Amino acid sequence: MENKDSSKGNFIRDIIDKDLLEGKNDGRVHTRFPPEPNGHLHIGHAKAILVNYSIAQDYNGKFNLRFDDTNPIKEDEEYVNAIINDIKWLGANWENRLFYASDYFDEMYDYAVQFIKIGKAFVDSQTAEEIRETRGTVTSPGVNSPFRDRSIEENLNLFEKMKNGEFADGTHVLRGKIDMQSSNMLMRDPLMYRIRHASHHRTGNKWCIYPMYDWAHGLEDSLEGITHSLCSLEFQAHRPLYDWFLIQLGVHKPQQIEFARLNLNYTVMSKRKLLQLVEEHLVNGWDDPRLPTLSGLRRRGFTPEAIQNFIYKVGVAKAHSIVDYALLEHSIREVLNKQTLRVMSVLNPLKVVITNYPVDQFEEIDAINNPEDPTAGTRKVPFSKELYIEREDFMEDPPKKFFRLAPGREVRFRYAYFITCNEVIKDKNGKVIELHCTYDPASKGGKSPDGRKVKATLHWISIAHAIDAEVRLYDRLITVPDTNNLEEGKTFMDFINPDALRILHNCKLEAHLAKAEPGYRCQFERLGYFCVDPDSTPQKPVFNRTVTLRDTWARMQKKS
RNA sequence: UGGGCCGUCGACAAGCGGUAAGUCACAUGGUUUUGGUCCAUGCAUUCAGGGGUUCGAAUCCUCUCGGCCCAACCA
Repeated sequence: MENKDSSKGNFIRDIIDKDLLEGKNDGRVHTRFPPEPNGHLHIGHAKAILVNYSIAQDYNGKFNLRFDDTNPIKEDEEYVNAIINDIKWLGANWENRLFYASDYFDEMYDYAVQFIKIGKAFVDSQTAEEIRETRGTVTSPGVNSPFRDRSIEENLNLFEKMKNGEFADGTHVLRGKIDMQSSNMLMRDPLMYRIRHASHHRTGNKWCIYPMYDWAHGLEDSLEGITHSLCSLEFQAHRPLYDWFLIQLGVHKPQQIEFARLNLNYTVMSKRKLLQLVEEHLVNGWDDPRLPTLSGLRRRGFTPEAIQNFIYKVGVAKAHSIVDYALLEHSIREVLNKQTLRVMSVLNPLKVVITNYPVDQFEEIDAINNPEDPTAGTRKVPFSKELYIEREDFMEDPPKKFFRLAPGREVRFRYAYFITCNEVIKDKNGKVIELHCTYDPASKGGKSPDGRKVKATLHWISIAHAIDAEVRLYDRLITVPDTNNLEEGKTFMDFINPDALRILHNCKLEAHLAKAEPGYRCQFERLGYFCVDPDSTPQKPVFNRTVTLRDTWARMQKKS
């Protein structure tokens, strides 16, 4: 992980430093990531995972993965496998500490019985509507349930019958007995158990009552010996309740600390929106490279290291924020620039004929694999009379700052020769279909023996030696920065970028790329970083563009 | 509106009473056989606003303004 430097301050580390100084928890640090297996992980989860994990690591502590599977009707095994897979890939290591809330159902039940016995919980037989109505509002107090003063014996008896399946869903709940007047809504006799005759993906039909979040979560943390329970801001109001339950029980009480979740502009992160995109087939599944899901980013070509670096750069604080997508792009370019081999690929081919080059001649040109890494060596690239260049690299009537090929202009073909454009061939419609050029044999290797300068170096590929490929170009999913702040009557669906995916066929690649395995990453010189998609085969290679290179020329064009 | 939390450069974010770090973005210049990379420089006299305490305040007190969260038998 970039920057083992744990000196980068954040308020959570300050708290932990202080705890350690005071000798709390016998000097232990133990964190956890507790996803509910009801959806797929996205870059926002990566923050939660990585702050918990990196803190455990930096303090020589432990990190647990725990599935918070307390609601069987929303959860599924499919999600647990996907989540495990994503977290492993991300690089967080829970060693042998993979747990499930459902592992603790027996203990939670026993604690609940104990809770009833100390008079802190009661069985409420009001309907859901009655409970809602008597809870009051944020500005007005609630009123006590008529069942609040049931005897301990009656509560014990009823709760056991709840467990034994003698009641229908919704007929009874177990509630903590706190204060219906509390200014904190969560303290108004919170629900601890509800009846749910539903099969659980791990416990099957053993249970028909399931614990609610507030009762379950603190106990899970406590049972696992978690010291610092790091979660997102929306749980701040839950903390008094989290503490209250554990204090009544007299068990180990971890410290809950909340931080702001990650938001990224020009995309969507909510479970609901992601699900809608997938279900309405606006994207091709959870691993669609347009999505900010971990599986999508992986398929797009992101590396775990880039995501780790990104999360590190984002930092941890309590202020709500929306991070600029450009920071994510920078993070992936930074690692790919160092690691990735360069290759010359032409996405949008324009034929070039070198008129003074012998018809059946070809030569092997030496090309550098990675200028950032001398140990990456060189390779041979075939050069011949007929080549392709990028259509965008030629303009018949170029504007002032256009340095590339134009009639009468000389440029360098990278690693090969200086080339001059002499003639432009067009079809009946006036579309340029071919360029006739000449080369300067003295400029072999792309050098100019006479000190002649050219303003551009173009990539190219020999027609006879190139392979065809499909290339998928990606752009931002959403056209506006923040879908949580839209004008009246609009939803995020109104701002989906139709050009977020552009598929190019007949792209021309260096032949050795046919053998590249899915997941292989490289740089197409001057175009960006690309990786081989799982759809790819040696007969029909498919590449995804992870991210473009920074492009000063494109920016200049956009401005004017 | 009751309660809780938050407001430091365009975006993140350090800062913890001693005179505004860093990163991204942006701009300019240099290097360059990728208009990439790299290098250099610039980019908050000011910390939501007002008042107060202090020799000294982004940091402490106070009021005001703005934003977010809480009224699922979700997590």
